[in-house]
Amino acid sequence: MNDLFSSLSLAGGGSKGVPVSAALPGASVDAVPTSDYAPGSEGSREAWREEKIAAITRGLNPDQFDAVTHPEGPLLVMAGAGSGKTRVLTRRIAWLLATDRVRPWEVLAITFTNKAAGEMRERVERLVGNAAKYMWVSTFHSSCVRILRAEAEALGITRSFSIYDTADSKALLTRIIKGRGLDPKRFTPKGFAARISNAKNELIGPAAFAETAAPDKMSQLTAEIYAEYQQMLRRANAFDFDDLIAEVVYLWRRRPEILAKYREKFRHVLVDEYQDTNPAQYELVRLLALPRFGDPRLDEALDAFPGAELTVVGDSDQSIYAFRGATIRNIEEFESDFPGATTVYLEQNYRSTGTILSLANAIISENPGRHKKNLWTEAGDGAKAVLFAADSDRDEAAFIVREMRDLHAAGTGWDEFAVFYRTNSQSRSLEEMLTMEGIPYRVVGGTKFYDRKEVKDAIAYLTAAANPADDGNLLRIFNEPKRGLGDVAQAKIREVASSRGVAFGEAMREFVPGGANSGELSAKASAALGALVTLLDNLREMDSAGSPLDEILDTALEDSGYLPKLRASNNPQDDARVENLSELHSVAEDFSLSEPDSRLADFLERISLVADSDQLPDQAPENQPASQVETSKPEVTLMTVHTAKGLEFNTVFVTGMEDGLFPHNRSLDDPDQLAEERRLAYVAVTRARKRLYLTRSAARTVFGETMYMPASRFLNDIPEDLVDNRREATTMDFYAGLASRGYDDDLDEGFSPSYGSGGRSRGGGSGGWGGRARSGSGGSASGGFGSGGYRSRGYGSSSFGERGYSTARNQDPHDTGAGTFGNSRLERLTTARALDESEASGAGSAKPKKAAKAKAAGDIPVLHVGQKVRHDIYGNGKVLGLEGEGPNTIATVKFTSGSTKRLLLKFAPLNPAD
DNA sequence: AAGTCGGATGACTAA
DNA sequence: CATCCGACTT
Repeated sequence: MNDLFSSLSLAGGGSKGVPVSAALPGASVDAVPTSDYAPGSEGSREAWREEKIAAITRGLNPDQFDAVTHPEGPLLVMAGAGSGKTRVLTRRIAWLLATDRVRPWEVLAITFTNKAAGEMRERVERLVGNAAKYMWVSTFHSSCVRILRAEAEALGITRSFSIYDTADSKALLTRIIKGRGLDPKRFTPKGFAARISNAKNELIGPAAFAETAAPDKMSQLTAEIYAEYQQMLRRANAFDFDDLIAEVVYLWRRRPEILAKYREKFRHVLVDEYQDTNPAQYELVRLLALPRFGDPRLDEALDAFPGAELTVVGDSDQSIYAFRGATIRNIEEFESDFPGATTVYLEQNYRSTGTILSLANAIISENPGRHKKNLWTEAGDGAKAVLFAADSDRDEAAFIVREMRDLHAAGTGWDEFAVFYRTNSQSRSLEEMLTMEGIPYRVVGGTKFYDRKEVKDAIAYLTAAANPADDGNLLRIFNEPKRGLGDVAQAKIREVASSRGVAFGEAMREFVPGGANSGELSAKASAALGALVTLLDNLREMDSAGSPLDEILDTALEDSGYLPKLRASNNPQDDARVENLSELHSVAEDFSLSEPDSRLADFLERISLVADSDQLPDQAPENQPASQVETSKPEVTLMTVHTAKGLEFNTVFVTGMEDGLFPHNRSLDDPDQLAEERRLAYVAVTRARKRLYLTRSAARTVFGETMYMPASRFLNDIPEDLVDNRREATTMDFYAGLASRGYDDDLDEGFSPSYGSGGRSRGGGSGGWGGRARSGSGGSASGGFGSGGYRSRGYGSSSFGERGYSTARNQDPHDTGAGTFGNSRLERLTTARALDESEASGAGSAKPKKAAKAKAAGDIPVLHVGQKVRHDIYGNGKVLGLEGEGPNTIATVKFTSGSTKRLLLKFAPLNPAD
């Protein structure tokens, strides 16, 4: 035992040593699966174990060491950005396992994304071996689905329940609203969805909601709709995202003996990103980890089941999910929530340069009421951060692309770059510019694959088959593709369903040919209905017979006529849809291959719970350069700041640093929301290892209108010595640009002092400044986005107006307040060059909508008429004709199957056959 | 029942 | 700008 501890101390180099009182618990050594320990190998079992423990604590700093080897009692790890949080978490799990404090199947580790879960499992495995496979490492939602499925009987639901995403919930709410004869324009599904979601996140059920609802009409209506919504969900054997957590909590509270089972199982619970937990998730953790609740009913039932050990890791400065119910309170009150808790602070940053860290600190330290932290680094200052103020979003993109090209030429890999933005819509101009320049990139998140209509439709077929009670998904595909079942048919079936109190899918059967109510429909409609019922039954049979998922999917799409209809279409958009469905086919195939025993419900669960960041390639662990582990081709990464959390890149561009965008409009008048925006900015800049760019644009097009945007107030907080302000270099261009463009008239208007009324002192950021209340010359105060910056036609009212003419030539680098028409020269130059290069590379004027789906220019086959080709889906064929040029070429191909198709080469998986 | 047209309306972030 | 929904037509 002493040897064990001395080896720990040495390896860890911890100045504080190891508490001697940390006796190992009584768990038997032999109880741990030891698949990696070969009994016949040299050395004793004990030596092998010591070796392993030494490896686990090797290279940790003293604080990390303390966190990893904390013996018992609730532990809070306050882990600043880049302080080795994941490392501590994985090593702690490994240490708990290696020291027999816990057995693998007794570990519940909750991470933020599936990808993080996978990585964690893998890294723990590397340290302690295969036993790690038995741990539960997953997201809150995945864990809860697993529990709900296991407890389906107690819940009175079937294991193949549906999981409704936000769109499904809204569709259901729309039906409810319309069913009550309310106007969905005045009573928007979105509004109710938000209120219901908030309630669920705070564990307020329909009954409690009704009790506490204010007497006004809207609150009362919401209470009613909430109740009906919940009833419809249960009848459909469905849960929405928020239910997944809340229903587990309700179940555990209602049935303490079931909770006891899980308390017996999970002896150690670890939660990553604890600052992003909402009240429901907090309660879930509490139910597992708190010894006593002061509720006799619970305490009695749990008497023999002491709570789990608890480790939570988080950083209150990185709390960015308040909008989905997360509350920073959970991490702030940890010590009083869990008596006897220990807090370890990790403050040494291993990720970023001193400059980046100082800049991050400067931004976050402006947040009021913040628990001060002292993040530091041993790394040198590194490069200064670069600020750039562009004229337009195009100009902004052009600048970014130009910088990337320069750095790439100097040896930086494409995968070392990331571009972040506040809102998904900002990706567009970036994508266009990257495509024009032929730079490989990937957009993470955004219009998600699973949100596309055709993919949702396909999944709706499968869901309707897996869960016969699910009216929502059945209605979605009821007349999709068009099969002659319109409103009338639907209304008749619905009437039978509601009068008899059965599911729509059940009532439907009475209308098929030969059914009791078949006479109610036309023979044609009845026949179509019969075909649909037969199809769904077939799919169910295939599922219970264990058919591969991709075959079930194919049957659904072929027999329904969905795919044939798309194939027959001449619309190139439909070709893209076919591509998406073939991608879905691959997903199903892969899933079936990797999980041979899986059935529809498993597949549907998986695809309902994927996160945006799950699609990212693995990042380099610890200090390896990304290029060494990257297997796919290097690409620039584009994503929102939210998605970027937890990731890191050598060079980071944070775009849209404008008041009204970042911080976003909707946060400007609420100090709490503004603080969250600031944390978001903090998250963004702390992703950077070596180089950081902060860019903004003086003008942005929103809903087709040009809006002028003032600089983000966050930029004002950055000390000038950290910054290389590129805009200053072009100040002279500013005058030249204006003069040469002859904006004299506009100048008068734009610089008119009448706009300067907003007199805002520097760094004051006293809200209301971002043009919220202001409407410019063209400002229609028409709600929506119209309140950010302000709308305008022409150049008249740039943000210069805000600060007066003098600021425009203020040499103070803090002055980021002005737009810079002066950069127009740069814009012209970069644009010209971009066009030249794209033409040279043959990319032409390709204007991808979703370039992520399009092939890169090099992958597009060169075809000639008469050539034999092969299509991934349609098989072999022959080119009959070609229209257009480059990636937009449309080839007419006659396939051996008999069909003739027009295919857009950019999208079609069409290659020359050899 | 299905297709076409035009007006209204809308995008912050997400499992 | 772009999508969605309802009214209108076929």
